[in-house]
Amino acid sequence: MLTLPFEEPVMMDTQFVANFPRDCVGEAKVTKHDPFKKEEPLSHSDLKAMDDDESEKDEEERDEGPDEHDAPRRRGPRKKKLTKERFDRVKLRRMEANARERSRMHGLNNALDSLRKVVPCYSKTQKLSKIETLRLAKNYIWALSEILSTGKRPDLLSFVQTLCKGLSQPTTNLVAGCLQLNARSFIADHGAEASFPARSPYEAVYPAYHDDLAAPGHGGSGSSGGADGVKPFRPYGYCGAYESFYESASPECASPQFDGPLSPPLNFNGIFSLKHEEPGDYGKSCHYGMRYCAVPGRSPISQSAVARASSDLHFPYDLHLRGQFYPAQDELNATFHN
DNA sequence: TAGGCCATCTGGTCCT
DNA sequence: AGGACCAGATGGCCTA
Repeated sequence: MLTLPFEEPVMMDTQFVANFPRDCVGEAKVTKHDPFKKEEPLSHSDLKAMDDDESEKDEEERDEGPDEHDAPRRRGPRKKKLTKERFDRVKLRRMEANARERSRMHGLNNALDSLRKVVPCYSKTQKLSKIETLRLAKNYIWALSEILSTGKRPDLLSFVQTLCKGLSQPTTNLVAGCLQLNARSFIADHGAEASFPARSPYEAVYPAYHDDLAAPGHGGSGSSGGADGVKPFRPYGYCGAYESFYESASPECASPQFDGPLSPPLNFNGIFSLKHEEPGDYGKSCHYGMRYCAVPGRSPISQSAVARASSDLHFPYDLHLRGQFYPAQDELNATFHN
């Protein structure tokens, strides 16, 4: 039983209004593929309008004078009467606001798409989810910071481990596939011995790093996985099994045999090519090594052209980190283009 | 079929 | 007053 007027704050709490079933007011269902049809619902406004109609009566009653035995009357400025033109105006404003909100979200999604293109593992057909994109980007930044601060070239395995921290299993597989590693080879629990540097550069710059964007179970510096099904990772380190080989040859030649669910290199899951870009299909796929070709305004760079182009291929990140400057561009190119 | 992801609508809040 | 931003709710789509 309602003991308070419907517009009492306690009842008209945001939650309450938002929870009010749209069906109750006969709202048409909204489908996302019909962007021009959905403006008609306006159920909440309609509801509000109806509510306002009620409140008009209420106000009319109030105008007649306070009723001693009623609950305390509503305070605050009196509502204007919802005339027809005012209703139309409110409706119009709501529609405009909806359009703006859609536009805003589209902009946000475009930005996310841009981010997807510059993090390792970009596929137009198998897009990373928003949250996975953000997590991967965070890991990527951290991994790059690690490289810059140490000036060392990481072994591929460790690099992938870093990238995949906190990512879901499918995304981990995807990234591993992009980097031509068998996810199992690094997902397997290696005892979680921390060979991480005691203090990562990221921690130095962003002490709260491990709290930000960390998925449940994102074990900061190598802690074991959490409850979200993300398996524990071997901590980041430079003493991986591939390092000796890495010093002498391209890691991709040393990738362990693919025995997992992933297809062999060059064609991950048959969805996109890892190593070959269709000349006229730039943007459809961009393998890990071609990451920087996605920099807007730059033309695609072929794998073979990387070496000669490295001098004018600007690394899109500031290489000057905490007072140190490393000749990291070539190093990074060598690392990422291998 | 449950769960994840997403687009959209909506009202509230803050700021200009 | 109006726009930007945000968070909650809802329903559709897809996949395991």
